[in-house]
Amino acid sequence: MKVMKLFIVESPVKAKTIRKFLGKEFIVKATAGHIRDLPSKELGIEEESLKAKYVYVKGKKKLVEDLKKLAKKCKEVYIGTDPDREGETIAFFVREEIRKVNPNIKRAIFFEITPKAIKESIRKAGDINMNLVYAQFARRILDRLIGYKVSPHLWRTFRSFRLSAGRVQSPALRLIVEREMEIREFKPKTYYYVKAVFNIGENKLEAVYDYRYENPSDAQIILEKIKKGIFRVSEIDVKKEAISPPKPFITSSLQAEANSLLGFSPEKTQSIAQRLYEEGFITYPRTDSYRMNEEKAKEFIEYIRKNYGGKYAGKIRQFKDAKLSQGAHECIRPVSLYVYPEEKEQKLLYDLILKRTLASLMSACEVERIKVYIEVLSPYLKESITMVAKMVRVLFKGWTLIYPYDIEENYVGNIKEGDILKAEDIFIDKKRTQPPPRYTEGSLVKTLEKLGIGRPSTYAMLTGLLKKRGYVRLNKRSLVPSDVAFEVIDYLKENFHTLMEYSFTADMERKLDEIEEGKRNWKEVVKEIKNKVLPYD
DNA sequence: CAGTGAGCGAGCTTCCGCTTGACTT
Repeated sequence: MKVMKLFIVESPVKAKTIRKFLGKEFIVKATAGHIRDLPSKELGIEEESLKAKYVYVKGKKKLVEDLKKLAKKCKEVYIGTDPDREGETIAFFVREEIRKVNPNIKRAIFFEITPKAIKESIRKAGDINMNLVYAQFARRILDRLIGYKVSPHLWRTFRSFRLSAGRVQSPALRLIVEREMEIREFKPKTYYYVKAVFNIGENKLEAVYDYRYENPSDAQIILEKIKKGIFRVSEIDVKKEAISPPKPFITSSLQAEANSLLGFSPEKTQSIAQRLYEEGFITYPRTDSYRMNEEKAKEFIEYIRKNYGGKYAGKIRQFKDAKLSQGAHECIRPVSLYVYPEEKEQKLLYDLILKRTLASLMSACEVERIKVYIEVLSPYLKESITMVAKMVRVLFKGWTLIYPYDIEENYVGNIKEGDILKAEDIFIDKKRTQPPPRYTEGSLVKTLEKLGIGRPSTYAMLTGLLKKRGYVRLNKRSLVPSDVAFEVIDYLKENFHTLMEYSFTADMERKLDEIEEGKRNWKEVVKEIKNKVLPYD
């Protein structure tokens, strides 16, 4: 009589946790990602029929054999891989293997790893959703067709192996190259303007006459006239502004913030985050969902109330996910407020995650933006001139109490309409217009995420790939494209312009959605997109 | 007889996304 039950998940860390929740009759195992995939050394797709050849992923053959042996001994098998397109496909391939030895297989779905959610997933376990699997087939096969059919064009054209093109890497490279072109074409302009420093009691207030002169001599003429004037406050404009707290971290924003605040590369951030996750300090680090467990959010808000005061505690709220989010996991947040990592870099990253999580649940920062218009009264001036001073006053810090946010407070005191100001100094200042900045690894990831290009599990690997191909190098923290990159992008734009549209992934994603909803046949979608991207094939 | 060149075939490169631990540098 068989009594044992088998529960299969993707991540070994999750398996360990779930093992604790389920009783002794459960064996919990992990697939560690995909078990079957297209072969890497050949296309693996029969193009007319779109029949694909799937082989075992390296090292997974033995794992599958082990799972089968266990399944044979068990009464029931539950497949609890992630609740998204990739997870459903892993479940599909696992079922294909296991049903040869045990047909009693069910698909269990859960969105958080709590005893309650896991047990419920078992009670409600059902069938595999083939529409999700079909959407994954379409995604996988299109990526393969694009990558393996476009890349050889580059080898031939540039007589250089190892060059590559792909749905993600090529638009990403285009961003970097086009930014570089903007920088090269940028002609800096120097301009001159009149600046004054006024004494307000003990403090100083800077005001400018915002007319940009190309010639310092023109500025000099107006400066002399202004110097002889008197300065009267003609209008004060006060605007209150609430600066909302940031959303909690997801993979892309964590990589971007750790890059700019801690100087960590996305790769480094991911590997530290993975350790924090495995050691139980944070939630799953590869996610595109802002969802936060409600119990935890309440606990965090209570913590804010106790430690910073009730005024700083925000409301419990859920942030909306991006349209393309697959929503399988929570945001990246501490698991508990009462454990802390020891290791130095883990501590730095954990601290950032902790602060960001708390900040996301705090009250808004309130500021006053005050514009002071100062009329220059001078008989030497034909037309009246108005100088402007901008003041910022922080009324309430809110979430900026604990999370870094650039805000320069320069409130110098009360100023009233009609006040006559005393100028301490009036002079000509100059500024140069600045070219746009190069992408950093962090800002690139953020831009890609906005465009819906790439996924949390691959962001960190992207610049590594572009470097390996000789497309970019890292200077300080900026991404600099090579000459080859310019030529390749030119060529791809000329010959594969559909692929090079920044909206390509989002357009494709909409069609994959239709497959998921059962509205379209996956093979039709693949053929349609393939014909657009590879028209001469 | 040494050097040249045409012709042929073998071997190799490439994608994106899911997940670790077992490798080497």
